[in-house]
Amino acid sequence: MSLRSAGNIRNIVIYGISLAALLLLLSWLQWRLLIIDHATDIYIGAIALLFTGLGIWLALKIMRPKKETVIIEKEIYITQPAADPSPTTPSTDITNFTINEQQLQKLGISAREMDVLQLMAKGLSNQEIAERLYVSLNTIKTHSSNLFLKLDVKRRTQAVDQARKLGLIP
Amino acid sequence: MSLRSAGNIRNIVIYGISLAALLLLLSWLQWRLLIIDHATDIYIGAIALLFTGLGIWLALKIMRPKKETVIIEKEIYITQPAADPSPTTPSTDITNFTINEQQLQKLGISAREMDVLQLMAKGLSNQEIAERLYVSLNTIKTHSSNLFLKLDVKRRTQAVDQARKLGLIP
DNA sequence: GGCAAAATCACCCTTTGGTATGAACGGATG
DNA sequence: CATCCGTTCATACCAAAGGGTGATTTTGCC
Repeated sequence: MSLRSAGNIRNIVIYGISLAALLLLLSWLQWRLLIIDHATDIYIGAIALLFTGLGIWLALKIMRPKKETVIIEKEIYITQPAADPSPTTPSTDITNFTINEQQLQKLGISAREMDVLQLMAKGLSNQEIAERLYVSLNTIKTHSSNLFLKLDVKRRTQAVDQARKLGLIP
Repeated sequence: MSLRSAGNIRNIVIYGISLAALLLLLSWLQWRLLIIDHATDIYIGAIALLFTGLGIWLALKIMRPKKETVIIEKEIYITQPAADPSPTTPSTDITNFTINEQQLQKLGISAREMDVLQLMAKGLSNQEIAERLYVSLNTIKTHSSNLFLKLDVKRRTQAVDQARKLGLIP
Protein backbone atom coordinates (compact mmCIF):
# COMPACT_ATOMS: atom_id res chain seq x y z
CA MET A 1 0.00 0.00 0.00
CA SER A 2 2.84 2.32 0.67
CA LEU A 3 5.40 0.98 -1.76
CA ARG A 4 3.21 1.67 -4.73
CA SER A 5 5.00 4.68 -6.13
CA ALA A 6 8.44 3.49 -5.13
CA GLY A 7 7.83 0.12 -6.74
CA ASN A 8 7.19 1.72 -10.10
CA ILE A 9 10.51 3.45 -10.25
CA ARG A 10 12.26 0.33 -9.09
CA ASN A 11 10.49 -1.65 -11.77
CA ILE A 12 11.61 0.76 -14.42
CA VAL A 13 15.16 0.55 -13.22
CA ILE A 14 14.97 -3.21 -13.23
CA TYR A 15 13.53 -3.14 -16.69
CA GLY A 16 16.22 -0.83 -17.94
CA ILE A 17 19.00 -2.95 -16.52
CA SER A 18 17.52 -6.17 -17.83
CA LEU A 19 16.98 -4.58 -21.21
CA ALA A 20 20.55 -3.40 -21.36
CA ALA A 21 21.77 -6.83 -20.38
CA LEU A 22 19.52 -8.41 -22.96
CA LEU A 23 20.75 -6.14 -25.68
CA LEU A 24 24.34 -6.77 -24.75
CA LEU A 25 23.68 -10.47 -24.79
CA LEU A 26 22.01 -10.24 -28.16
CA SER A 27 24.83 -8.18 -29.56
CA TRP A 28 27.33 -10.62 -28.21
CA LEU A 29 25.41 -13.54 -29.66
CA GLN A 30 25.14 -11.82 -32.96
CA TRP A 31 28.78 -11.04 -32.88
CA ARG A 32 29.59 -14.65 -32.19
CA LEU A 33 27.10 -16.26 -34.51
CA LEU A 34 26.75 -13.83 -37.34
CA ILE A 35 30.28 -12.81 -37.78
CA ILE A 36 29.44 -10.74 -40.78
CA ASP A 37 28.75 -7.06 -40.18
CA HIS A 38 28.88 -7.26 -36.41
CA ALA A 39 29.60 -3.58 -36.25
CA THR A 40 26.25 -2.87 -37.84
CA ASP A 41 24.52 -5.20 -35.41
CA ILE A 42 25.96 -3.47 -32.41
CA TYR A 43 25.06 -0.20 -34.00
CA ILE A 44 21.47 -1.36 -34.43
CA GLY A 45 21.35 -2.54 -30.83
CA ALA A 46 22.64 0.76 -29.60
CA ILE A 47 20.08 2.57 -31.70
CA ALA A 48 17.32 0.40 -30.31
CA LEU A 49 18.43 0.91 -26.73
CA LEU A 50 18.85 4.61 -27.22
CA PHE A 51 15.48 5.13 -28.76
CA THR A 52 13.72 2.91 -26.26
CA GLY A 53 15.12 5.12 -23.57
CA LEU A 54 14.07 8.13 -25.60
CA GLY A 55 10.56 6.74 -25.82
CA ILE A 56 10.38 6.18 -22.08
CA TRP A 57 11.74 9.62 -21.44
CA LEU A 58 9.24 11.11 -23.88
CA ALA A 59 6.36 9.29 -22.26
CA LEU A 60 7.37 10.50 -18.82
CA LYS A 61 7.76 13.98 -20.21
CA ILE A 62 4.39 13.91 -21.85
CA MET A 63 2.64 12.69 -18.74
CA ARG A 64 4.06 15.49 -16.69
CA PRO A 65 1.68 18.35 -17.53
CA LYS A 66 -1.29 16.40 -16.24
CA LYS A 67 -1.85 18.48 -13.20
CA GLU A 68 -5.11 17.99 -11.43
CA THR A 69 -6.52 20.61 -9.15
CA VAL A 70 -8.82 19.53 -6.41
CA ILE A 71 -10.78 22.41 -5.04
CA ILE A 72 -11.91 21.91 -1.50
CA GLU A 73 -14.81 24.16 -0.80
CA LYS A 74 -14.77 25.70 2.59
CA GLU A 75 -18.26 26.98 2.94
CA ILE A 76 -19.15 29.88 5.11
CA TYR A 77 -22.80 30.38 5.83
CA ILE A 78 -24.51 33.65 6.45
CA THR A 79 -27.83 33.04 8.06
CA GLN A 80 -30.26 35.86 7.66
CA PRO A 81 -34.04 35.97 7.34
CA ALA A 82 -33.88 37.59 3.89
CA ALA A 83 -37.48 38.38 3.11
CA ASP A 84 -37.24 37.80 -0.60
CA PRO A 85 -40.59 37.39 -2.33
CA SER A 86 -39.05 37.92 -5.77
CA PRO A 87 -42.13 37.79 -8.04
CA THR A 88 -40.24 37.12 -11.23
CA THR A 89 -38.27 33.95 -10.75
CA PRO A 90 -39.66 31.43 -13.17
CA SER A 91 -36.33 30.83 -14.87
CA THR A 92 -35.44 27.20 -15.21
CA ASP A 93 -31.73 27.16 -14.58
CA ILE A 94 -29.84 24.05 -15.49
CA THR A 95 -26.44 25.40 -16.33
CA ASN A 96 -25.75 27.59 -13.34
CA PHE A 97 -26.37 26.29 -9.87
CA THR A 98 -28.42 28.27 -7.47
CA ILE A 99 -30.40 26.89 -4.64
CA ASN A 100 -33.60 25.55 -6.08
CA GLU A 101 -36.17 27.82 -4.52
CA GLN A 102 -39.08 26.10 -6.19
CA GLN A 103 -38.13 22.77 -4.72
CA LEU A 104 -37.76 24.37 -1.34
CA GLN A 105 -41.22 25.82 -1.48
CA LYS A 106 -42.75 22.73 -2.99
CA LEU A 107 -41.37 20.58 -0.23
CA GLY A 108 -42.11 23.17 2.40
CA ILE A 109 -38.60 23.27 3.75
CA SER A 110 -38.06 26.22 6.04
CA ALA A 111 -34.96 28.38 6.25
CA ARG A 112 -33.85 26.86 9.50
CA GLU A 113 -34.26 23.37 8.17
CA MET A 114 -32.16 24.41 5.20
CA ASP A 115 -29.41 25.53 7.56
CA VAL A 116 -29.48 22.16 9.23
CA LEU A 117 -29.48 20.42 5.88
CA GLN A 118 -26.43 22.29 4.66
CA LEU A 119 -24.45 21.60 7.78
CA MET A 120 -25.64 18.02 7.63
CA ALA A 121 -24.27 17.74 4.10
CA LYS A 122 -20.89 18.88 5.37
CA GLY A 123 -20.82 15.91 7.65
CA LEU A 124 -21.44 17.62 10.96
CA SER A 125 -23.08 15.67 13.73
CA ASN A 126 -26.28 16.85 15.31
CA GLN A 127 -24.34 18.04 18.33
CA GLU A 128 -21.97 20.07 16.17
CA ILE A 129 -24.86 21.55 14.21
CA ALA A 130 -26.52 22.53 17.47
CA GLU A 131 -23.38 24.29 18.65
CA ARG A 132 -22.91 25.98 15.30
CA LEU A 133 -26.46 27.32 15.30
CA TYR A 134 -26.54 28.10 19.03
CA VAL A 135 -29.51 25.88 19.75
CA SER A 136 -29.94 22.66 21.65
CA LEU A 137 -29.40 19.15 20.39
CA ASN A 138 -33.10 18.37 20.67
CA THR A 139 -33.93 21.22 18.36
CA ILE A 140 -31.63 19.86 15.72
CA LYS A 141 -33.21 16.48 16.15
CA THR A 142 -36.63 17.95 15.58
CA HIS A 143 -35.49 19.85 12.52
CA SER A 144 -33.78 16.84 11.03
CA SER A 145 -36.79 14.66 11.66
CA ASN A 146 -39.03 17.15 9.89
CA LEU A 147 -36.47 17.36 7.15
CA PHE A 148 -36.53 13.62 6.65
CA LEU A 149 -40.31 13.66 6.44
CA LYS A 150 -40.26 16.40 3.82
CA LEU A 151 -37.51 14.78 1.82
CA ASP A 152 -39.15 11.37 2.20
CA VAL A 153 -36.04 9.67 3.49
CA LYS A 154 -35.08 7.75 6.60
CA ARG A 155 -31.45 8.65 7.23
CA ARG A 156 -29.31 11.75 7.03
CA THR A 157 -27.09 10.25 4.37
CA GLN A 158 -30.15 9.65 2.23
CA ALA A 159 -31.27 13.17 2.96
CA VAL A 160 -28.00 14.59 1.71
CA ASP A 161 -28.13 12.45 -1.39
CA GLN A 162 -31.74 13.34 -2.06
CA ALA A 163 -31.13 17.04 -1.49
CA ARG A 164 -28.27 16.92 -3.95
CA LYS A 165 -30.44 15.25 -6.52
CA LEU A 166 -33.13 17.86 -6.02
CA GLY A 167 -30.63 20.67 -6.42
CA LEU A 168 -31.06 21.94 -2.90
CA ILE A 169 -27.36 21.73 -2.17
CA PRO A 170 -24.35 21.77 -4.53
CA MET B 1 -11.39 -2.07 -10.20
CA SER B 2 -9.63 -5.22 -9.19
CA LEU B 3 -6.63 -4.83 -11.47
CA ARG B 4 -4.73 -2.98 -8.82
CA SER B 5 -1.03 -3.58 -9.08
CA ALA B 6 -1.07 -6.39 -11.59
CA GLY B 7 1.86 -8.72 -12.04
CA ASN B 8 4.74 -6.36 -12.66
CA ILE B 9 7.36 -9.04 -12.75
CA ARG B 10 5.36 -11.11 -15.18
CA ASN B 11 4.85 -8.08 -17.37
CA ILE B 12 8.55 -7.38 -17.41
CA VAL B 13 9.24 -10.96 -18.40
CA ILE B 14 6.68 -10.74 -21.18
CA TYR B 15 8.16 -7.50 -22.37
CA GLY B 16 11.60 -8.98 -22.33
CA ILE B 17 10.57 -12.02 -24.33
CA SER B 18 8.66 -10.02 -26.88
CA LEU B 19 11.55 -7.65 -27.13
CA ALA B 20 13.95 -10.49 -27.73
CA ALA B 21 11.70 -11.88 -30.43
CA LEU B 22 11.45 -8.47 -31.98
CA LEU B 23 15.20 -8.07 -32.01
CA LEU B 24 15.67 -11.47 -33.57
CA LEU B 25 13.15 -10.57 -36.23
CA LEU B 26 14.97 -7.35 -36.86
CA SER B 27 18.27 -9.16 -37.15
CA TRP B 28 16.80 -11.55 -39.61
CA LEU B 29 15.28 -8.75 -41.62
CA GLN B 30 18.58 -6.98 -41.50
CA TRP B 31 20.30 -10.08 -42.74
CA ARG B 32 17.96 -10.16 -45.69
CA LEU B 33 17.71 -6.51 -46.53
CA LEU B 34 21.03 -5.08 -45.66
CA ILE B 35 22.42 -5.99 -49.03
CA ILE B 36 21.24 -2.69 -50.35
CA ASP B 37 23.46 -0.11 -48.80
CA HIS B 38 21.48 3.00 -49.35
CA ALA B 39 18.46 1.48 -47.67
CA THR B 40 20.31 1.29 -44.37
CA ASP B 41 19.43 4.83 -43.41
CA ILE B 42 15.74 4.20 -43.87
CA TYR B 43 16.12 0.99 -41.95
CA ILE B 44 17.80 2.79 -39.08
CA GLY B 45 15.07 5.38 -39.06
CA ALA B 46 12.42 2.71 -38.95
CA ILE B 47 14.15 1.03 -36.04
CA ALA B 48 14.45 4.30 -34.18
CA LEU B 49 10.80 5.05 -34.73
CA LEU B 50 9.79 1.58 -33.73
CA PHE B 51 11.77 1.55 -30.52
CA THR B 52 10.70 5.02 -29.61
CA GLY B 53 7.13 3.82 -29.84
CA LEU B 54 8.08 0.75 -27.86
CA GLY B 55 9.59 2.88 -25.14
CA ILE B 56 6.54 5.10 -24.95
CA TRP B 57 4.30 2.10 -24.83
CA LEU B 58 6.38 0.48 -22.12
CA ALA B 59 6.44 3.59 -20.02
CA LEU B 60 2.72 4.08 -20.33
CA LYS B 61 2.16 0.44 -19.54
CA ILE B 62 4.38 0.22 -16.52
CA MET B 63 3.96 3.62 -15.05
CA ARG B 64 0.67 4.56 -13.60
CA PRO B 65 -0.64 7.86 -14.85
CA LYS B 66 1.41 10.28 -12.88
CA LYS B 67 -0.64 13.23 -11.97
CA GLU B 68 0.14 15.95 -9.58
CA THR B 69 -2.80 16.84 -7.44
CA VAL B 70 -2.99 20.34 -6.18
CA ILE B 71 -5.45 20.84 -3.40
CA ILE B 72 -6.83 24.30 -3.13
CA GLU B 73 -9.05 25.38 -0.32
CA LYS B 74 -11.55 27.83 -1.60
CA GLU B 75 -13.89 29.75 0.58
CA ILE B 76 -17.34 30.23 -0.82
CA TYR B 77 -20.07 32.24 0.77
CA ILE B 78 -23.61 31.04 0.68
CA THR B 79 -26.56 33.18 1.51
CA GLN B 80 -30.20 32.35 1.44
CA PRO B 81 -31.43 34.87 -1.20
CA ALA B 82 -31.03 33.55 -4.71
CA ALA B 83 -29.79 36.80 -6.21
CA ASP B 84 -26.43 35.37 -7.09
CA PRO B 85 -25.60 35.33 -10.80
CA SER B 86 -21.94 34.48 -10.30
CA PRO B 87 -20.73 32.48 -13.29
CA THR B 88 -18.02 30.67 -11.37
CA THR B 89 -20.08 27.96 -9.83
CA PRO B 90 -18.07 24.82 -9.13
CA SER B 91 -18.90 21.18 -9.51
CA THR B 92 -21.50 20.93 -12.22
CA ASP B 93 -19.94 17.89 -13.84
CA ILE B 94 -22.41 15.22 -12.97
CA THR B 95 -22.68 14.01 -16.54
CA ASN B 96 -19.21 12.60 -17.02
CA PHE B 97 -17.23 11.65 -13.98
CA THR B 98 -14.00 9.72 -13.72
CA ILE B 99 -12.82 8.32 -10.44
CA ASN B 100 -9.64 9.89 -9.22
CA GLU B 101 -7.37 6.86 -9.23
CA GLN B 102 -4.41 8.78 -7.89
CA GLN B 103 -6.27 9.81 -4.81
CA LEU B 104 -7.40 6.23 -4.31
CA GLN B 105 -3.87 4.96 -4.39
CA LYS B 106 -2.49 7.78 -2.36
CA LEU B 107 -5.00 7.12 0.36
CA GLY B 108 -4.66 3.37 0.04
CA ILE B 109 -8.35 2.76 -0.41
CA SER B 110 -9.02 -0.77 -1.56
CA ALA B 111 -11.57 -1.85 -4.11
CA ARG B 112 -13.91 -3.25 -1.52
CA GLU B 113 -13.73 -0.13 0.56
CA MET B 114 -14.60 1.82 -2.56
CA ASP B 115 -17.69 -0.29 -3.05
CA VAL B 116 -18.76 0.46 0.48
CA LEU B 117 -18.03 4.14 0.02
CA GLN B 118 -20.15 4.37 -3.10
CA LEU B 119 -23.12 2.67 -1.49
CA MET B 120 -22.59 4.80 1.58
CA ALA B 121 -22.81 7.90 -0.57
CA LYS B 122 -26.13 6.69 -1.89
CA GLY B 123 -27.49 6.82 1.62
CA LEU B 124 -27.63 3.12 2.34
CA SER B 125 -27.27 1.92 5.91
CA ASN B 126 -24.57 -0.51 6.90
CA GLN B 127 -27.12 -3.31 7.01
CA GLU B 128 -28.32 -2.51 3.49
CA ILE B 129 -24.77 -2.33 2.20
CA ALA B 130 -24.06 -5.70 3.78
CA GLU B 131 -27.07 -7.22 2.05
CA ARG B 132 -26.17 -5.61 -1.23
CA LEU B 133 -22.61 -6.94 -1.15
CA TYR B 134 -23.55 -10.34 0.31
CA VAL B 135 -21.37 -9.98 3.37
CA SER B 136 -22.10 -9.57 7.05
CA LEU B 137 -22.83 -6.35 8.89
CA ASN B 138 -19.58 -6.63 10.83
CA THR B 139 -17.59 -6.70 7.63
CA ILE B 140 -19.16 -3.48 6.49
CA LYS B 141 -18.40 -1.96 9.85
CA THR B 142 -14.77 -2.94 9.52
CA HIS B 143 -14.56 -1.55 6.00
CA SER B 144 -16.20 1.69 6.96
CA SER B 145 -13.94 2.09 9.96
CA ASN B 146 -10.86 1.64 7.81
CA LEU B 147 -12.40 4.02 5.32
CA PHE B 148 -12.82 6.68 7.97
CA LEU B 149 -9.22 6.27 9.01
CA LYS B 150 -7.98 6.65 5.46
CA LEU B 151 -10.22 9.60 4.71
CA ASP B 152 -9.37 11.13 8.09
CA VAL B 153 -12.98 11.63 9.09
CA LYS B 154 -15.16 10.55 11.98
CA ARG B 155 -18.57 9.96 10.48
CA ARG B 156 -20.00 8.54 7.31
CA THR B 157 -21.50 11.83 6.29
CA GLN B 158 -18.08 13.43 6.54
CA ALA B 159 -16.65 10.55 4.58
CA VAL B 160 -19.10 11.12 1.76
CA ASP B 161 -18.40 14.82 1.75
CA GLN B 162 -14.65 14.33 1.81
CA ALA B 163 -14.77 11.68 -0.88
CA ARG B 164 -16.75 14.02 -3.07
CA LYS B 165 -14.25 16.79 -2.56
CA LEU B 166 -11.42 14.46 -3.43
CA GLY B 167 -13.15 13.34 -6.60
CA LEU B 168 -13.62 9.80 -5.44
CA ILE B 169 -17.35 9.83 -6.04
CA PRO B 170 -19.50 12.10 -8.25
C1' DG C 1 6.12 -22.41 0.52
C1' DG C 2 6.27 -18.17 3.14
C1' DC C 3 4.80 -13.54 3.72
C1' DA C 4 1.82 -9.52 3.76
C1' DA C 5 -2.22 -7.37 2.60
C1' DA C 6 -6.93 -7.67 1.86
C1' DA C 7 -11.24 -9.46 3.06
C1' DT C 8 -14.13 -11.64 6.10
C1' DC C 9 -16.56 -12.22 10.65
C1' DA C 10 -17.45 -11.95 15.71
C1' DC C 11 -18.05 -9.78 20.32
C1' DC C 12 -18.61 -6.00 23.42
C1' DC C 13 -19.26 -1.45 24.39
C1' DT C 14 -20.19 3.62 23.77
C1' DT C 15 -21.87 7.27 21.04
C1' DT C 16 -24.88 9.10 17.80
C1' DG C 17 -29.12 9.17 15.22
C1' DG C 18 -33.96 8.89 14.83
C1' DT C 19 -39.00 8.50 16.45
C1' DA C 20 -42.75 9.82 19.27
C1' DT C 21 -44.92 12.94 22.06
C1' DG C 22 -45.70 17.05 24.33
C1' DA C 23 -45.18 21.88 25.20
C1' DA C 24 -43.89 26.86 25.26
C1' DC C 25 -42.94 31.18 22.70
C1' DG C 26 -43.39 34.65 19.03
C1' DG C 27 -44.58 36.47 14.53
C1' DA C 28 -47.82 36.72 10.87
C1' DT C 29 -52.40 36.66 9.20
C1' DG C 30 -57.20 36.95 8.49
C1' DC D 1 -58.09 38.40 18.99
C1' DA D 2 -57.63 33.76 17.69
C1' DT D 3 -55.15 30.83 14.92
C1' DC D 4 -51.51 28.86 12.27
C1' DC D 5 -46.73 28.01 11.68
C1' DG D 6 -41.98 28.07 12.64
C1' DT D 7 -38.76 27.68 16.21
C1' DT D 8 -37.36 26.18 20.37
C1' DC D 9 -36.76 22.60 23.99
C1' DA D 10 -37.71 18.44 26.74
C1' DT D 11 -38.16 13.32 27.92
C1' DA D 12 -38.09 8.60 26.81
C1' DC D 13 -37.11 4.84 23.96
C1' DC D 14 -35.11 2.21 20.32
C1' DA D 15 -32.17 1.64 16.16
C1' DA D 16 -27.98 2.60 13.87
C1' DA D 17 -23.32 3.90 13.81
C1' DG D 18 -18.82 3.65 15.40
C1' DG D 19 -14.46 2.07 18.28
C1' DG D 20 -11.63 -1.60 19.75
C1' DT D 21 -9.90 -6.07 19.64
C1' DG D 22 -9.03 -10.50 17.91
C1' DA D 23 -9.44 -14.10 14.64
C1' DT D 24 -9.71 -16.63 10.14
C1' DT D 25 -9.52 -17.18 5.21
C1' DT D 26 -8.22 -15.72 0.76
C1' DT D 27 -5.18 -13.63 -2.52
C1' DG D 28 -1.15 -11.95 -4.76
C1' DC D 29 3.76 -11.38 -4.56
C1' DC D 30 8.47 -12.89 -3.77
